Amino acid sequence: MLVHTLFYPLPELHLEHTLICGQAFRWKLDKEGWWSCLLPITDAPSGAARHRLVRIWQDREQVYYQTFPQQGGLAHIRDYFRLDVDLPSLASDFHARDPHLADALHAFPGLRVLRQDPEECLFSFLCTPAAPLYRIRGGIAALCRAYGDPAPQGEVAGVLHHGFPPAHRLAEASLPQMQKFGLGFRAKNIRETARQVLANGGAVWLSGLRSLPYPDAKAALMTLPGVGDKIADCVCLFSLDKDDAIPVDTHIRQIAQRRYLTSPGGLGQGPKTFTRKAYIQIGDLLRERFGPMAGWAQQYLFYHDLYEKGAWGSYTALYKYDAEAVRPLQ
DNA sequence: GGCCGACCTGTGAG
DNA sequence: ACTCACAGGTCGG
Repeated sequence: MLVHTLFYPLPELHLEHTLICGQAFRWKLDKEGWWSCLLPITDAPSGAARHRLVRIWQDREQVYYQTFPQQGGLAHIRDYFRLDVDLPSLASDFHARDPHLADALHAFPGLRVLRQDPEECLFSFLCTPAAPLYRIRGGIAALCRAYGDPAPQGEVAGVLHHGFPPAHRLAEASLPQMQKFGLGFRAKNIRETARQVLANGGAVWLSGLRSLPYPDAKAALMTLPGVGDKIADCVCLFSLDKDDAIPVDTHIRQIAQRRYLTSPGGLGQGPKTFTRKAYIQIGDLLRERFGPMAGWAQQYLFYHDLYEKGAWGSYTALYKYDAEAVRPLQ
């Protein structure tokens, strides 16, 4: 069991902030206190392994990791955590563009936007509408245990990992069972979107959206049932390389209206309900302010707002090692 | 174009 | 104990 090291200080990559800030829902702390997840290998050639088990931990100066299979592990980690992005420079650029962001940048150094597998990202965010984090995580974990493949290496550090279920499995998933997982009305969207993704060409079609311009990729996603502006932008930002995609959820909307749109004639006095026009306006405003990496600024705003509302404490509790979570379902 | 309400359901504030 | 609104939205009328 070889442990590799990467010389990366906390301000470059902070695992906890990055992994619990609400962009990925499947990472867990194992018995030894390492973050671990069975990650899909996007566009894996047929015959090759479709998943890689990643365990990762850090102290002040270094990041330690193990991957199974080991071959290709470093490249996978660099890609997933987007270690090519110079985060300290980006943070100081954000600070110069808007001192409002200083608190969030200071509170969460090393928070990075991830580059996730598009299929996992899409179906994960289909679980999020009007749901608190415990429901999102619980539903996704249950989907993986019911329809995902268990890790070939079996239990590692007290956890039996499962891969994220591929679309062809979700397309045939049982609606009543998914609702039992706490997914409620989201279940139908998951199954119907899975069917439509397959009809469009499956995972290859989805990851192919990476090479389209942002507006085209977003429009393609929004043809899927249950995918509106917000979820489409989540998939664009967290998995399709669209760094200027801005998911405008209820938190971002409140921040924007409170902080940026209070001037007379601004959205502050606009329509009562949250309209698509307002969605576009807020996204454009943040893009104008923060530039081509505006999606990253959005993530700082979002997570900092959760922190200020006191949700942070209960969020971290969700990630403690949980022996229950390693048992196979039903 | 804007403005409802419905959609599932566990949780926590009152 | 027991409501009751709420939670990273979306869709149709």
